Formats: sequence, C-alpha cells, structure tokens
Amino acid sequence: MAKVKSGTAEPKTVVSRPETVTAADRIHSAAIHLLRRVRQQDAASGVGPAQLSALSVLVFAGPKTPGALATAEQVKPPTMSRIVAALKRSRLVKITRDPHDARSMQICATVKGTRLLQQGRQRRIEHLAAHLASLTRSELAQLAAAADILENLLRNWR
Amino acid sequence: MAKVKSGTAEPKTVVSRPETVTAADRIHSAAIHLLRRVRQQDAASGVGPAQLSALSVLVFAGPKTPGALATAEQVKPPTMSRIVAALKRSRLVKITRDPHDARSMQICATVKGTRLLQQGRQRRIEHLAAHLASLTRSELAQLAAAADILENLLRNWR
DNA sequence: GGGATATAGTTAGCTATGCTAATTAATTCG
DNA sequence: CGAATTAATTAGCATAGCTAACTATATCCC
Repeated sequence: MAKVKSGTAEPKTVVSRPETVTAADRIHSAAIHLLRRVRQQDAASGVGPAQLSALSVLVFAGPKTPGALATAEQVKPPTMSRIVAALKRSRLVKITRDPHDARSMQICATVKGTRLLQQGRQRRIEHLAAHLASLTRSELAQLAAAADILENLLRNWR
Repeated sequence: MAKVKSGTAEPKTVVSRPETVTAADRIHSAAIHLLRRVRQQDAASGVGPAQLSALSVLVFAGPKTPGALATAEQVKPPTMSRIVAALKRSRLVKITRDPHDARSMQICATVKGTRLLQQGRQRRIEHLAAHLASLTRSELAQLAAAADILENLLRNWR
C-alpha cells in the first residue's frame, strides 16, 4: 500500500491521486506500443533489441565491464554475458582483459559496431521523422520533456 | 544528417528539426528503460508482459478475435495464437466460437483475468506512486499528455 | 603463508516472445 | 463444384529474460 517516508514521525499511507493511476497505465501502454513499432525497424539491422541497447551504451558512454553493463541495462549478469557474447561473435565489440584483475574485462564498441548503431539510429530517425513532423513544435517539446522526466524518475528508482 | 529519403517515393529532402533527432533518441531510451523496470514488478503476477498487454486490451476494449488482437498488439497471428493459448491455459480468458463462421472465435477476459489485471495494475501503481509522487501535478499531466500524443501517433503509423 | 570469503563472469537449463513457412479448416467466389 | 481466400494453428528457429550452480581470481584475516 504505497507507504512513503515523510518528514513526520509516522509513515504515511499515500492515497494516490486518481490521475496517477491512469497516467501509469497510459505511459506503460504507450511505451509498449512504441517499442513494438521500433522493433520492426530495428529488425533491419539483423541485431536484436537488447544487443542494440547494450551497444548504444558502449558507444555513448564508453567501454564498460560486463557487470557494469548489466547494471546499466537493468538485467542480470548471465543475460548480459550472453548479449556480449553475441555482440562479440558479430564483431561489434572487442574485449580486453584487465591487466590488474584477471577476472575482469572491458567491452568496447568496434568501428563496425559504432557504424551499425549510427545506421540504425539513422534508420529510426528517418522513420520517426515523418511522424514526428506531424506534431506541432509544442507537442514535440512535450514529448521530449516527458522523456527526460521519465529518465530522471528512473535514474533514482528504488 | 536526418534527411528523410523516403525509401520508396520521390527523394523528398525533409530537413528534420534538430530537436526531432534527439527527441526520438530520448523517447526510445526512456521507453526501453521504463519497461525494464516495470517488467521486474510485473514478474510478480507470474504472467509474461505480452500476455498482460493482450489481456489489458481485452479488459478495456472488450472481446476480440485472435486476428484483431494480433493487429491491436502489432504482432503476427502465430505469436498471438500462442499468447492466447497461454492465457487460456491459465483460465484468464475464455473462447467462444462464432456461430456464423466456424473459423473464427471471440476471446473474452474471465473474471479471474480481469482481477489479475487489476491487481497487477494496483501493484504497478503502488510502486510508481512513490516516484510519481515526487512529481508536480503539472509534470504528471505532462507525462500523461505525452503518452496520449504518442499513442495517437502510433495509431496512425505507416 | 594459507584457508575462508567475496567477487566477476560463465554455463546450464527453463520460460516467454518474436518471426517465417507450411498446414488445416471453413468460407466465398466464379 | 472446384479454386481462391481467410482464420487460426503447428512446427521450427532465434533472442532474451531468469535462477542455480560452477570456475577462476582476489582479498581478508588469522
């Protein structure tokens, strides 16, 4: 029952504002349907969505260990282990072992990986652009702002 | 960058507003990360995300044929066929054959299915609530509005 | 030093969800 | 009535999520 620490001594039972309920449903539904559409575009790259997402982290945030990648992507280590193995098979990343800790390693996007990601992004943009173009400047700004609000919310989750 | 080479038609050069590019990336990323968080909560229901989403359509939009459900969920018929089979095994939906067309059938959420969905929704809300509570009324409204803009966009996709 | 403990990653095995191609069954059309 | 169409399923494959159990290395502490 949604207890939240408040400034007062006792935990308060927060009665969710009614709009919170419908907002959660609508955000959830929109996210699901958006990703299903995007998936159809990304299929053209021949690389699955989880691999693309992990690769994206590597390209934009630089090399990472498998564990750090798993944390960043909010999946468990074995899942990331397999994703990385697939990326490596496709030569989209390269692995370098940590000289100071033989258990550890750095995963780094290759030129091929970076190029593939940029092309995928390009393809996605090209497809999104036609649709986003039908939005007003204000609506687009609203979407972008909402995405940021969400990411901020997600960053401090839990 | 961001020309829209209309894959098929005349090479109309749409110069995307710069914010369109970053907006697409941010929306995409936010959607991926939101769903990974939500998935962890929904796992408690013991029913997969695709099943929950399909069930949600049935609960809120009423009975549907497998084909219509596949279209609504943007998946191919065999995929929906298996999702429906799983829902049926769990007694979350019931099937009635169309008396006028023996090939066709109606899928309808059972009381159990409706209850499970509401409970999952409740669980999601409880979890979201603490985080959404930190948003202002205006930010929340912005998120909900953005979700609607997205859904509208998606409805007329392609 | 050396055993106990902790940490990084992988392997094995299960489930769920996507797909395409081919199949079955029923309806509609010519 | 036979051919084409339509609705749904079956079969087979790949990706991606999980937990449990394993290997290898590092660190801690006596």
